[in-house]
Amino acid sequence: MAKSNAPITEHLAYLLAQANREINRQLELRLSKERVPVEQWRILKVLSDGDGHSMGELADAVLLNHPTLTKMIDRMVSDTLVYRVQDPNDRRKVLMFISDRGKVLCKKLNSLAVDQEEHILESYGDKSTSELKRLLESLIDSSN
Amino acid sequence: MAKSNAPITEHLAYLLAQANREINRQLELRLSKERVPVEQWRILKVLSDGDGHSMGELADAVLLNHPTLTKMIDRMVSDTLVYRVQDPNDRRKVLMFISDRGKVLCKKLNSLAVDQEEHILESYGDKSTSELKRLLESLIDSSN
DNA sequence: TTGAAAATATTGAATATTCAAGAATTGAAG
DNA sequence: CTTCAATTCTTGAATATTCAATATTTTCAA
Repeated sequence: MAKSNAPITEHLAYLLAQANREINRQLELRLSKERVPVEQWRILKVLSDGDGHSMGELADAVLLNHPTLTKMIDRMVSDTLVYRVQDPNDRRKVLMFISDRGKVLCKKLNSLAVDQEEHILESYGDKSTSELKRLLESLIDSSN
Repeated sequence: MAKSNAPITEHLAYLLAQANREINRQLELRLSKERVPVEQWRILKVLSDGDGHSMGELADAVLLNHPTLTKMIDRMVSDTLVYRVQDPNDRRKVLMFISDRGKVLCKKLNSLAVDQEEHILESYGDKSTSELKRLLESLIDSSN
């Protein structure tokens, strides 16, 4: 049974927040070389399959609230990294696509992100990393 | 070696963000019964040892930037959950203390948080939970 | 001892996020 | 068919967060 007087550092929610903050900070630092926030990298990465993705779908995938995504996409459209197309099958929807410029940037960002993953692999270990990923996936699954 | 064309869902940074978002959302939902944001629960919990904690120390412990913490503490002082005392040994510092009202609230919040931990234990399992905690701690350690 | 650098916390302006409401389109029941 | 509810996205106002600058105190070297 969980104890209500346990220090906060023993709560799963806290450990997740702490780890996330730290890893995210590191990633942020790398991506800042291209002046791109982590969320924009996620967006480019999801769109880099070349398909059109609706805003709702994207919001889920990149872990952003709907209005926040809208405004971030506005900026990215200004920067010509992505563009909007109205969905011909359902005109309530907007389909987002990545531009050529977006693709070029995404490649650079991917390699910065991979740098980080490898840095983690080195200091944290192959085994731990894949085990942690497995456990996180299963936690996420069990939360739906 | 990490692959740069791997889907975003395979990146550790993404899995952490996703899991954190989900677990945090659940916790938020419970704490909303007392209309308290997760960060305020963390603050109360850290202060509930009864000692005075400086703002810098607190900011680290509760995973908030310094100015964000200052403003959140302002609100909590208005709500008489905590109070400030100038550190007599180093007058640059401010020591934060929890009030009696804060303690009462903290108890209620703790039990809401424990509810969640137990819910996770049920659906995710004892073994996985403690293994995940262990791995997260060690990831955090290895990142310093 | 003095004066410059470092540490600590807060403030204000600039940005970003969120909540609630709105506009447009679709679905579906009567 | 028509109308009303549901879906999708955006907008605007209210909040919250962040960055850079400031004020205060301490540290420490000259």
